Amino acid sequence: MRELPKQYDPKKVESAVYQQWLDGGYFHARRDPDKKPFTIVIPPPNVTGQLHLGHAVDETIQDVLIRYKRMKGYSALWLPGCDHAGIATQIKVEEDLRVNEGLTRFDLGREKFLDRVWDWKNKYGDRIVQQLRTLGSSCDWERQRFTMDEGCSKAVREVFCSLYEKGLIYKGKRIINWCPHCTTALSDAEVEYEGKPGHLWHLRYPLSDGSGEVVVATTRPETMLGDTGVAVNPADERYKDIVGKTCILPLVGREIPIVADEYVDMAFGTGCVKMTPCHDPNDFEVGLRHDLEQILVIDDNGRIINGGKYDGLDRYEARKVILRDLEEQGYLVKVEEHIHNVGTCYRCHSDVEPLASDQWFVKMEPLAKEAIRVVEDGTIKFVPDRFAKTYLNWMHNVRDWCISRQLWWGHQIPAWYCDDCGHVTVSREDACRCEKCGSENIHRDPDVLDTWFSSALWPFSTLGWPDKTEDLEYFYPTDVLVTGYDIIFFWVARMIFSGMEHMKKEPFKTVLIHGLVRDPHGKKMSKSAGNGVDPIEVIDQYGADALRFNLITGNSPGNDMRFYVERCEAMRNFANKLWNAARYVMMNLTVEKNALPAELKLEDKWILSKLQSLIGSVNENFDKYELGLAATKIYDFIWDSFCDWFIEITKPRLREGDVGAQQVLLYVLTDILRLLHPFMPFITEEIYGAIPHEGEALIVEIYPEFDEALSFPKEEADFESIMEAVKAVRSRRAEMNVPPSKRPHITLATEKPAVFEAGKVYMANLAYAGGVNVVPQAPADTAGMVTVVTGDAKLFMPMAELVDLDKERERITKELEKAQKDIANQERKLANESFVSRAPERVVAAERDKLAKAQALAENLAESLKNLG
RNA sequence: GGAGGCUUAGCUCAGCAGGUUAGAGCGCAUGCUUCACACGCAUGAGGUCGCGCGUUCGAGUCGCGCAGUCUCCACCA
Repeated sequence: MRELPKQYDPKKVESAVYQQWLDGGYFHARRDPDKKPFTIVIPPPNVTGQLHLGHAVDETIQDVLIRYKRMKGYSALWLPGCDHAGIATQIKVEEDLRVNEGLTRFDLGREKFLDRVWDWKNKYGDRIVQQLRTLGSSCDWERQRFTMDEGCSKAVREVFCSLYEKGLIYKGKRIINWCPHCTTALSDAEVEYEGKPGHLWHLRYPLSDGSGEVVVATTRPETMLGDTGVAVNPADERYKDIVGKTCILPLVGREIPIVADEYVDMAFGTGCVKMTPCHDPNDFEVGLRHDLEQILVIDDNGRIINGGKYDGLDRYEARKVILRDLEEQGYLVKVEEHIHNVGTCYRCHSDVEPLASDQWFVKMEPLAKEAIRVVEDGTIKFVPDRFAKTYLNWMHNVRDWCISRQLWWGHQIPAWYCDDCGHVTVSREDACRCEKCGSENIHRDPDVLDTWFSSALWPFSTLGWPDKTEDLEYFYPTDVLVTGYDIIFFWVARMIFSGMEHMKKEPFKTVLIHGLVRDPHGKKMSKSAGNGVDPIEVIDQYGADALRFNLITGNSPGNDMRFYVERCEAMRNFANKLWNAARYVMMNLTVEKNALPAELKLEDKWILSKLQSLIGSVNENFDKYELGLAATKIYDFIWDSFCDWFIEITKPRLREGDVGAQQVLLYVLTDILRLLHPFMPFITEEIYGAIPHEGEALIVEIYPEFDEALSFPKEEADFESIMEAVKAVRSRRAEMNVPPSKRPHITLATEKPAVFEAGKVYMANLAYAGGVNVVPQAPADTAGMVTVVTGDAKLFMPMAELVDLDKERERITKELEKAQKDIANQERKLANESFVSRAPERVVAAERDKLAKAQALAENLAESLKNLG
């Protein structure tokens, strides 16, 4: 047996334990036909990213589930991997290039630039994996994947082609969200709206026939260069006469039509809206209906084009100049303050420019149908289920998904354009000639796919799809997907419809949603705010187990949590507590095998019975994904039941060399380690290795199951009567400031003499009794005695001389009043006819019992009062 | 505009299907060098569970309304 240090030092233990697991090959899931599979695919972190607390929560939850299922005998696969993170990674490498070499990606050219990104990936791709290991993640590293590895790329290509062939991918001109800083299109989900103060400018557009004018209101005057019409509501009496006429666009001089369209809100502004089809999604639609001209006036860099003398100006500069000109020429009617929502890029927070552009889209409506069905009919469950509503709401209103990105880092779109006939060839193999005219004069679409396009396939591409692999056969569909609510739309939704479309089977059965980790003030953690906490530093200081336990407890599923380092300290203390409990058990151990003694004492039955209840509810909690509750219950059992009571109680027995006590201690400790292992894997494995055990490692031990044979409700209750008496004596002594050295002889009157006779030794030890005399009835003369009363017993201590009698009288009177109030309450309840007849018998019985106890208590208290004189 | 969350001890939060006396961590107070642990032990103070109405024998828990607060979605030129 190893000598354990007094304080647990996670740093000395964790890496060695992790290595032990790796050496044992325990993380690797085998396709065992005799076992049931349990699969989780990791939400792939950005390959060049660093672990933050959000990951830590996510990984901890997954690891807890995986370890639990592994111990339950499943072939538990946790499949790890990374995401290439198109925009994020490309921006980082470009930044690096700019700072260190003063180059842009265009200076290098596509191929060389991509080499650089791969270098970058290889340099940093390992860091996140190392960090996952530090946390204790039991991933199957032999199956590690990357969204741009060969297999995943093949899957992406297959999906693109198959959707294209089904007509579910199309290329079209639409208003897309354009980030002029990142110079790429963004999907709707990648745009964040921010309410910003702005203005509403009213502009005068004169009618061509000179009969008057219309006044339009706009928040973006610079887009007027691209106006190709003015719209009013067809029901608007004010403008009935001018529909069909034309007006002259100021500064530009273009003659543009006035059209009637339902889209216009009569109550807003002037009821006249300028139409800029190329720079506003609504105007684009109106423009299509009324055949308005499309003029693009802002380019990819946010500068004016097709705007005559304004060409080349930045869009916001142009706004100033145009407004000045409009005002000078008398077209500006008035300016109002106006707060409006501006779309910003989720990456760089530049204002998004809506502009008409050729992009690739996934047609969502047909795909959404199945994705809605499987959630509505419960094939896929969200936990907590309120998130199903969020999901369905989005899916019901989903718009086509813009999947092309004007980046280089990612899966290049497998489409080739024929320079001769214009035909588009979409192909699984790299094309050399046009499939229509055979021309070799073709060029490939330079754009890449949205990063989420490949992550959408993650649950099956990682298992080998599109090949029919054994892994896919065995492990798909996966069981649980664990993620934060912030990426339900980005990722979860897209995996669901992808799984249904390509696998014809849901990608997972349960989506377990957790909240965000915030700082102590409830703010989102971010680099710019400087309030981020590095999980690696926390682990360094408190240990991975403490961090894990902190993150898994003290919050409810789906809710955000605040991160307090103080809580890590508390959890570190807990680990230390367990460490010392184990150390103590080992110090006293002479047996070499974990087996219960033939004969169990009362307290043995009590702790075993408590253990069984714990096991039962922990398993239940696990099945309902209530991990925090399970963890808290284990914590309470270890600290309160096991350490504060059972260890204390068995001390005298150990001193006397009672082997049975050792056996029970070892038995309970072993079950504790098993129960706690998924949450605190390192310390439990380390202790397990130091105590007598038969298995190879704790990680592959069997998780405890409720055992009826070790459940002793009666003994449990009896022992708790004794505990109550002990607590009552302690409490009284503390109130009276009695030093521990005073060990009075206690006379204990009870109707359960057998129980308390057995409890004598505990009283002596835990309640500082000099001796205990159990009697059936209170002594005749109790004058000069302090009385302590519990539900089952009256205890008398000859210590009147140590007590302030007045204070004692006061205290007892107070207690008596409370007892009487309780009696009144109970009596009222029981006098209620409908309660007695309608409430379950068990409840009524409990109430009766309570009344009886309260009456007994009151009686005893009254007597004590009398004795005090 | 639509949807959802939160409101429980000084602070941060639990409270799983309505049923003894509403819990934890931290903090606070008092006393302990008790031979596993001061990262500890014991004891204690502190709560009209946001407000109102309702359902029920019984509501922190279920329903409705209100107030405060946060988030998401849509978006108004």
